Amino acid sequence: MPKIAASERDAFYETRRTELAETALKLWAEKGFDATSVASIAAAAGVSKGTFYLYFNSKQALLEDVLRRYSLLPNIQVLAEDLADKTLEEAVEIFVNQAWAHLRKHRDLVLLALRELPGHVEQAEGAVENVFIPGNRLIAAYLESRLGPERASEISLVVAGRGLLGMVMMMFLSHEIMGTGRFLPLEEDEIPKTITQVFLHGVVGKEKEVL
Amino acid sequence: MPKIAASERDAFYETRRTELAETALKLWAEKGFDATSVASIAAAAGVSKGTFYLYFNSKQALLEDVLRRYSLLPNIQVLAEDLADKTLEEAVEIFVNQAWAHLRKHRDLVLLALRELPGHVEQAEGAVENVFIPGNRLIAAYLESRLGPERASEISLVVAGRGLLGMVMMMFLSHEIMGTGRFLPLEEDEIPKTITQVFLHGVVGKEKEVL
DNA sequence: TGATTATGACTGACCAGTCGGTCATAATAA
DNA sequence: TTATTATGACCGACTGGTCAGTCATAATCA
Repeated sequence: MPKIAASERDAFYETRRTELAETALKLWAEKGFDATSVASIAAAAGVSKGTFYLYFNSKQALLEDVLRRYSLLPNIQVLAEDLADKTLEEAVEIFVNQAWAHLRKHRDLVLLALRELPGHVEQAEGAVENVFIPGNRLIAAYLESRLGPERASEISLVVAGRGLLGMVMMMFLSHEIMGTGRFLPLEEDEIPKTITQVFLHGVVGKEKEVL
Repeated sequence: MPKIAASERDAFYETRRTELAETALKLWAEKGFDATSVASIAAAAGVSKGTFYLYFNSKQALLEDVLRRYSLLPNIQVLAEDLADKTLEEAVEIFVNQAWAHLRKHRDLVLLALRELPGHVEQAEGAVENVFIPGNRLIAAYLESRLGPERASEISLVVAGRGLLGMVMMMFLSHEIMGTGRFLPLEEDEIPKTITQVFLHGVVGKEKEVL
């Protein structure tokens, strides 16, 4: 159905590439990379297998494009700047909320990455190097700037920051696998709030003594 | 090379099944289920493909056997009993240490489950129903017994417990993917200790005020 | 010898990637 | 306006190869 005047060709090309990438991402998140054939991706996007290969050189190339296309790094950078003038309480809550929302928004990508990265060393290295480590560094540095070096020498703020991400991640995963309601009768925005509380003051809380 | 006196047949049969299951688990954790052929599993276990099918009806049946064989549930039950007479500090530290050690010990199974469970709804349901939820319940109940119902009404102890597991999980994953040394110059047993501290008292710590 | 266990060649299904050919549309010519 | 030519998006049959699972035969037992 292309009504393409010469100048619009590239735009159309990009549109179709995007369609294919989005379709692939959805299918891969459902069934995994290996179990999803190129033919089924093409069919789901409404084109033939031959046409698919006009837009991507290989299935592997499509995977690389998808992972690059939807990288999460930019958001981390932007987020960091927003936290500068906030109190620690606010900052952590904002961060957790953003991370939570982000994971849910990029659900398919996260699930895909979780499943496929261990088997694709190249991309895994890239993801760790470009997203995970810088993000972790940012959090740790921020925490140290607020808590001071003495606290940083008592507990590793890198571990703490990574743990924070772990809490959010686990809530996301159980949310994805089990749905909200099941065994967690909680308003959805209570989840980031609880994580924030625990991360800042622990389960024991501010006043209480350890039993 | 079987030198089997009639009575020992079954024992030998089980031994070989176990060999195959262990070999498969190792290979699957490395390369994934789809990317590991039955022939390569058989070869790595020192038998032919035909022999493999004397011990398992299908590749899928082997996967189910592996996931059943190495289920993590029993350990959770045992662990819970050990914590009864400990202080909260001790209990959490023990739990985190055990969970950490457990993940590392069953590394291959955990990595396999992470990759393959999303695509095997049946087993995934089982894992969630039989391992994850009971474990989460146990932790939450334990926490409430120590912290009292008031604290439980302030923050969700189910979320807190799940978050604790998330912290351990994330440390395990980054440890697996990136190795210990890289960007985390820390004695290995510092990790559970830090997680325990953060979980109990937060990054802010006991005395400090929020900045 | 007769029974059990092991083998690897074989089969059919499937898949990534290729390629010759079609056709609707755009550009040009008359 | 109408006829002719050029373009490139699209298709799907085809190729080379892999893999799960089978089975007739061979090896090894008792």
